[in-house]
Amino acid sequence: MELRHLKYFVAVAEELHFGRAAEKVQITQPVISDQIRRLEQELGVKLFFRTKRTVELTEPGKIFFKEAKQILERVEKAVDAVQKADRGELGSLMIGYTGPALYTLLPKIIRTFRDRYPQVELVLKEICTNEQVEALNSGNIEVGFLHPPVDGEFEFISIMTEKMVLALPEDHPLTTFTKVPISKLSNQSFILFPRHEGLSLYNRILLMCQQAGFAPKIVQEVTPQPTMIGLVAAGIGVSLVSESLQNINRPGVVYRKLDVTTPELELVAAWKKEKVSPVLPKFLQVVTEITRIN
Amino acid sequence: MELRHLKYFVAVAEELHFGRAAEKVQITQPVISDQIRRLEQELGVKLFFRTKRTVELTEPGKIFFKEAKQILERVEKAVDAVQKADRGELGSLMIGYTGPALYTLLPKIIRTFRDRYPQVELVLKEICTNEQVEALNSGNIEVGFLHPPVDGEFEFISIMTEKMVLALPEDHPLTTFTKVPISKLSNQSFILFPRHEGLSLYNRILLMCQQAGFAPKIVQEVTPQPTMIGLVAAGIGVSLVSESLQNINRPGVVYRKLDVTTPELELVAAWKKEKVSPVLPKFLQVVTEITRIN
DNA sequence: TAAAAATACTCCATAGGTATTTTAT
DNA sequence: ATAAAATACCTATGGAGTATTTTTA
Repeated sequence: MELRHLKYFVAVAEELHFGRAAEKVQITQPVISDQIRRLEQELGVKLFFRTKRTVELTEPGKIFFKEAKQILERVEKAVDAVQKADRGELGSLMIGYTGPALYTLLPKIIRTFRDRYPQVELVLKEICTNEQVEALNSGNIEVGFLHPPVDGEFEFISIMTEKMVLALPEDHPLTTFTKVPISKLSNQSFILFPRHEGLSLYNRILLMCQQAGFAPKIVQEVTPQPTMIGLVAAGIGVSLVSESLQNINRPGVVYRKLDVTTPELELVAAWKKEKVSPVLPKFLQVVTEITRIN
Repeated sequence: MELRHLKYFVAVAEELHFGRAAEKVQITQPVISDQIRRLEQELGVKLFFRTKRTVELTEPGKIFFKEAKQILERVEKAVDAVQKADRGELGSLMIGYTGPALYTLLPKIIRTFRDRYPQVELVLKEICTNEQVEALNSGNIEVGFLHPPVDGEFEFISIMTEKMVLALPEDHPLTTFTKVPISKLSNQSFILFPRHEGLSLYNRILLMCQQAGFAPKIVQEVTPQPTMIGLVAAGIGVSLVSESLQNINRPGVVYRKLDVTTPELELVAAWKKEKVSPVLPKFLQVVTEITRIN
């Protein structure tokens, strides 16, 4: 039995007339007669009562009619689905992102993509840069929002580059400076993110301090950033955070630039060039758009 | 696209190996290669990443895999259903019955059939003998439990023949007789069923009275029978009912035979011989069984 | 180098066409 | 008499087979 048989059978069942059914499915009447006969033979079931003048469904025929119609509908839906999937309009996409990415364009990108491709399921996972590299390599995620530099063969779209700013409790003496001299930080208690969460940036921050002639006194290593500035607000110490974090209005915390060039935190979308799913290019298209107009 | 393509595709998707897939569906490997190629071409979608050594589903391929498997399952179910329907094990049966049939073997027949063929839906309609004849002719019901004689070409199974008994209020003077002489009924008020509900029986009751030398004084024509004996219990009059009605224990009512031969009420299952659905023979089989053992 | 997919080709079953017959209304 | 299904017969597409080549892990 093939779909052809179902198609012809449904046509006859709908028309109750072999000639018109043949017309409907664009073949000739004897073919319909023959194919229905073969179908009945294979099923071992009489589907129609028929004389040379009248055609009528048998009871088993009525049952099969319902089933056959639904099957043909499902086939159409399947074809449609696979073609949509091929165009990247249906399916799923695993996305990795770091904590800081949340305070940038990422939410807007996600929202725009969701609106444009509602049949694509976006699976978002917050993981640090290093683990995203592994996930990209293993195929656990298809695209990552992470911070260079990274090892490996990836493609990139740069989303934005941010400077670091000093987060201070609002009653801290250093708030009097517009640009805080770095030397003033030598005796401050620092709240930073854990070293393994961003090895490169961590080292660059240490280097900056070193060049200013001191080693920072780190009293807490925590994540995510809202927790860091929470500790700042509580007076535990000062912190260096990405400037986009100022988007969150946190009472009790003020931000100041430093008088030296701070390490920069670049956010990129990264993916492996091989075996990209059809969804990915559509997603990257949105990434490019949103990045350019902002 | 034909079911064959789906079958081969599912085999390859499951095995991820053209050779083993070919073995699974009992054809040779080059055929699989060819058919998958044609399928991909027709859909316009690449379903597998493949080198000469490895086979892997693409994202659209994964979507199509799910769909194809479900479609093949549905096809199997459809074939099973139509064959069950052909054996009369699945489908529906419209059954007509008269009120009196309810107090006989009908409930047991229905229960037995339901237990044996749970996938057959029984549609029961209470309609009088005359209307059942029409319904059988028009195909509104396939089998009827009714009371002969009837006009038309039907097949019959006789379920039972019942005599009529006299229903009296428990405090009625005639209850003193074991067999009530028919002459004593000449001045009684009668409660009968409406004439059109059972023309033949009605006339035979009238004839019986006529032969005893009187015309019955009919004060109420009502249906169904429980209502009739309700009126008897209320002292409105006496009634003639089928003896199976004694199965319902109605306080305030007693039953007595007459001293003459009463009209008999035969209950039969009737159906048209042409275009019987496969369910009907199974049902009639149960009717025969239950009738014989009781 | 060996396993596995693709290619080349051959064959034949059957889908589908045309012409005609049969039959019920 | 006629509409409509069935039958008879023909053609050719393409499904399935065998043998071989190509490729990559």
